[in-house]
Amino acid sequence: MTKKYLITSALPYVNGELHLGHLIGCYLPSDVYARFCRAMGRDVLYVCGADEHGTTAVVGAAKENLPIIDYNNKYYEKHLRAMHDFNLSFDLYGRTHTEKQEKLIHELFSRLDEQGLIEERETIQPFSVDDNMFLADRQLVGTCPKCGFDGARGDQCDKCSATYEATELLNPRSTISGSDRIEMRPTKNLFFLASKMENIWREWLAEHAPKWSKTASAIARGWANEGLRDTSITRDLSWGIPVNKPGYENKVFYVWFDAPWGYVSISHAANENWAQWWHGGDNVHYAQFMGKDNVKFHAVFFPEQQLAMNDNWKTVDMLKAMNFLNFEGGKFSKSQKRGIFLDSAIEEAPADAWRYALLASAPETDDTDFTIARFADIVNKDLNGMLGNFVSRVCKLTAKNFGTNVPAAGKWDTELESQINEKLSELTSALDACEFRNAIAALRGLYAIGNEYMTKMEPWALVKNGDMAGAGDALNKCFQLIDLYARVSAPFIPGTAEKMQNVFVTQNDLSWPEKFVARIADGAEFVVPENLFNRIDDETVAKLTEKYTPKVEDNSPKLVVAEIVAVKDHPSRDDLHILSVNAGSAPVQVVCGAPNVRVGLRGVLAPVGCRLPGAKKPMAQRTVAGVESFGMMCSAAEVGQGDNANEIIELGADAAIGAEYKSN
RNA sequence: GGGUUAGUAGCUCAGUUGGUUAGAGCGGAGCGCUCAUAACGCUUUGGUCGUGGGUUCAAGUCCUACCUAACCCA
Repeated sequence: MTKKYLITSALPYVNGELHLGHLIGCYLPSDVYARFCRAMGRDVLYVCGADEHGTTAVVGAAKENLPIIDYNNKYYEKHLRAMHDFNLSFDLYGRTHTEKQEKLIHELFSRLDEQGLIEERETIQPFSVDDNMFLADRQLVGTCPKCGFDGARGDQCDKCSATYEATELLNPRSTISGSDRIEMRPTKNLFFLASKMENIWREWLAEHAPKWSKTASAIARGWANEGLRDTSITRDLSWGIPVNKPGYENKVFYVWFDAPWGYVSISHAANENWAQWWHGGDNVHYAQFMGKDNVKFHAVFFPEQQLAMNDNWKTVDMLKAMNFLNFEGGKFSKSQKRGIFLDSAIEEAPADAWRYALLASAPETDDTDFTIARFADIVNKDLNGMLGNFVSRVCKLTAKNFGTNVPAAGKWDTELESQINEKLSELTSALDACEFRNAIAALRGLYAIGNEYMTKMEPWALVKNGDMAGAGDALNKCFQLIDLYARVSAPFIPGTAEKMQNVFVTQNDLSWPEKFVARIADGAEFVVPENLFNRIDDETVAKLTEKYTPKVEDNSPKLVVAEIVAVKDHPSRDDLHILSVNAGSAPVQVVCGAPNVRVGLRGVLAPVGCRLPGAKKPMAQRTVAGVESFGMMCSAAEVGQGDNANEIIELGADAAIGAEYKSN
């Protein structure tokens, strides 16, 4: 029986804006692996899809004033287009708001219930009277009880990073309606008793995690040190999979009980024999691909549920977790206009160029910075120079001297053969191990051999010397290499592989080669192809870098060390003082309410235009109770250090006035 | 605040269980070739391995503290 391969790629939120980081984070590696497996003749089921549930969809739809279904359709179409543009070969790119998914989740829930692993518990949750619903943590904002920052979330302050219970938040408001009529009400939720699964899960983890990628097993090991916690798998939301239990009509299942099983329901939609993979035991190899932020769910939450079903579900064999890709020194950000999102990427360069360059830069061991300059280097050197140019020089030289039929082969070159086979076996094992950088290195090594061979054999010189048999033989070998390159490149750059395949009029398949063999017959007809790739010139690099990197990075004033040179009382407010502050140049006037102001104190001044950590807007010149203030003396909390929001920072007398103050 | 990971040549990264002169690709410099897309091949130049302690005959590799970054959790 052929071994079956189950391959899944993390399900993105339906409204997620997909960028190059997502592409290399899971879609591309999983696609390369799936294509490789298929080329090896393995029986592959490869699925992905959109996660349509959860609060992000609700909030997003409300923002665009669309019914959730329409909103999801809109973004789902965008995803489909991107997946198509980049040649991702899913058996199905599905979605989770389906009948199949609902039916499955209901069955699974009942199953858990039967196993005695579901318990009803009562908790106190914020309830918005005007919205007539319970609010999740991120749907609640208010004033931070620690630092007084207004705009803190239900469970955490973005400014001082303090955490607290939702009940402690001051002036709580709903992000949905803005209403401040929030009551703390008791509500019942269903808990999955994961703690009962702890031993089974630990045993499972010990057996499986060592085979995973380093990033994945390290994160999972961290979790093994803590116990498993019982988790609520229901939420007070109107959007999601409804809970199939009386008394829970107004609730839905938590996305992390819902989403991972989307792999199963999408498999079901993709292939009616889905169960052969999902219940196939040791005859199935299951590989999951995801970003590092998703490891917890795939190493803990999903498997503990699968094991709890006690129903022989196939659990992950290879958990491949990627780190994050940064762009030009920072995170991808739509709002900051940093980074290339998939819809624009495909307009700037062909899919295969992105695919190859990203795989060559895959963030496998740590976050990796990706730049346009690097992208151009890789495309120009590897794809254009080594691969594209090789195909071109071989075809053109042959056409000129022999016509468009592959010249006759002479003696088989065993040295060339062993060189190729060595790299080929490196490439095959790298792919089997899901090590993509290593795979690209080996692939590149194969491309290099062709060019080295040309230099060594000098067929153009042989032609000049009248040794047509010798030249023809060398070129014949090169055509065998082109055939090989088409096969080994196919998982990485499928479009280009097809072009290479099309060099030959009688086409061979693109199955994965075990060894370097001559498949191209003497006299086989070929066509000289168009150039496989185009060079990306320096001008384009500069243009693209500028286009996708935020303008004028951050030339706003920095926090500076400043000394208070004078303190006056505020004319109308007892709690405020008017300071004269020396930050190295002319003294500036600052209004300050801190109790510890005094002449001679050296502290931290945030000048006008300075961006404080967590602040949305730069520091503005303001009038405080009728007195102009040109900036602010900062407390520790205001610069993101600790929670003292009351007193301003006091530096020692050795702090250099006017020097930049580093807040972190 | 806790857990985990990472900090190695200008850039992006390798460096198995500690063991002789720390590797690769790109970039830079030089040479060769002219079949080819200003492409290809060869040679070469770059590093007190984040910082400070410590263990050891021996540390990029182990321990500890600190700094920086990222992810998850609280």
